[in-house]
Amino acid sequence: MLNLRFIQDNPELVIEKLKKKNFDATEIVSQISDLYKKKNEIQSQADQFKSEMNKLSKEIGQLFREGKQEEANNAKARTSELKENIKKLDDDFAKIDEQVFDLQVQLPNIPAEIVPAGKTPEDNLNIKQEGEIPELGENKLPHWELAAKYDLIDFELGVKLTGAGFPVYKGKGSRLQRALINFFLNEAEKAGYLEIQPPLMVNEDSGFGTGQLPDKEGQMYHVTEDNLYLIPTAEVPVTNLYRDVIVDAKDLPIKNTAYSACFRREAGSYGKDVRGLNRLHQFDKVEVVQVVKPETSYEVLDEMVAHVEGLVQKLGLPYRILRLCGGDMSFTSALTYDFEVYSAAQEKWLEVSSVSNFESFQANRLKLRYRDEQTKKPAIAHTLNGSALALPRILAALLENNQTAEGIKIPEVLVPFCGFDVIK
RNA sequence: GGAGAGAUGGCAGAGUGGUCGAAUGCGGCGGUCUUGAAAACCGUUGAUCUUCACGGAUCCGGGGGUUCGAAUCCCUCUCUCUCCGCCA
Repeated sequence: MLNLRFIQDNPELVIEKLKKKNFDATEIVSQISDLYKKKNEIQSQADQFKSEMNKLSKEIGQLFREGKQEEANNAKARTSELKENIKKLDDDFAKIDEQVFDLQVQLPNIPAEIVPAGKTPEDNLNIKQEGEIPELGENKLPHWELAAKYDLIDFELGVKLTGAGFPVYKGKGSRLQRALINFFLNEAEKAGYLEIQPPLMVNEDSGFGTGQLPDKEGQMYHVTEDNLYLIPTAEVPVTNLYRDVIVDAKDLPIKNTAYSACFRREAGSYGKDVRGLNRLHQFDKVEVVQVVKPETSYEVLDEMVAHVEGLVQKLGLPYRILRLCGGDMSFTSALTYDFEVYSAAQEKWLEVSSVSNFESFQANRLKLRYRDEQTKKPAIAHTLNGSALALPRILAALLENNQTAEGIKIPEVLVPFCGFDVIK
């Protein structure tokens, strides 16, 4: 959420910058501006009345204590008008405050200067591509067929138990999942991240803090009986650890990592691209989250991108890094880098990580602040996160790219974790 | 699931209608002392909105009510704890 004061002080800037996200903020910004002025007028008026009221109440108390009943009762008579005025102003204030808030949450985050203009994924900027794309020959199989051939994943069983998008991993498939999770967590710990095991369900406040709520509840599974949401990513509980917190500047940066199952309804997705592991309702992911001082957040973003790059390199997967264009970025992000790995049998790039700087957008919602060393005053922190990494598409690419006549070769870095170097 | 208790500042904990943004202790910060540190002593120490500033307003779990006046009384919701039951 953008800071109200900032919107008020820089209306033109906000409108101009949001154009890059293909968002016309003109109407909302002007409404906010009007309401904000009205809000302030009401507040200062109400504050005056309240001030008077407070003074009067004290006087009345004093008179009673002095036993001056009559004078006190006279004074009382004057309060009713004040009370009425205050009530009316408070009601108006609450109404306008709510209106402003409703408008405020509709504004997406301002994209960073270097975000490319554009509307669709085609407009994303390919900033790097590395790794060799394997030649698999005629007999190559897509991962869903490999999964069946080697009995690693049973998609039909998942349908029986739950529905499409809830695969059942078996044997070496299951072992491989576990190996990937451990590998990713270990790498994150080596990079200085503290491991967290968060709850898999969160309340509404948490959903709001990271930007899933309001308006995007359709993407999450909702446990209606208890009004809880299944997390779409560990970003939600982990970032919300710092909701309503003022951290010491000396404790920054905060670096957390978490493995979690992730649940996404993926409402609206259909047809192509959802085969096999490409798009699931439940999947596993290791996430990294940082809370940092504002002046360091872009440096930290680069650091996180480098971390994720190290992972795909160690797994030996061909990858590319995209700087997302304004139209493809999330509502909450200021700058996002996507990682895609090449899945050689499907012959397509699969997104496996998204690393973003949210600047103060989430922190504003979270009321996540740090105490500035100089001023000793609370200041809004910056938050970042990234997948490091999401498992299913990594697994898909590993299976497809490493298939040979002798079986599927396992990357060396995973062997200590899974205990085999080939799936036959 | 049943019964009871409770929610106050970073923490512990007092306050049960006015002088309470809130005692006290711990912690934090600054200082005195010290070669340095510890101890001791002194001082200081919440957030938000608003104002150029002085100042003003709001906040004692959330919402509503009573009252001239609410941390304190009433209603309601949420959450936490204890005991019992069930249970990985």
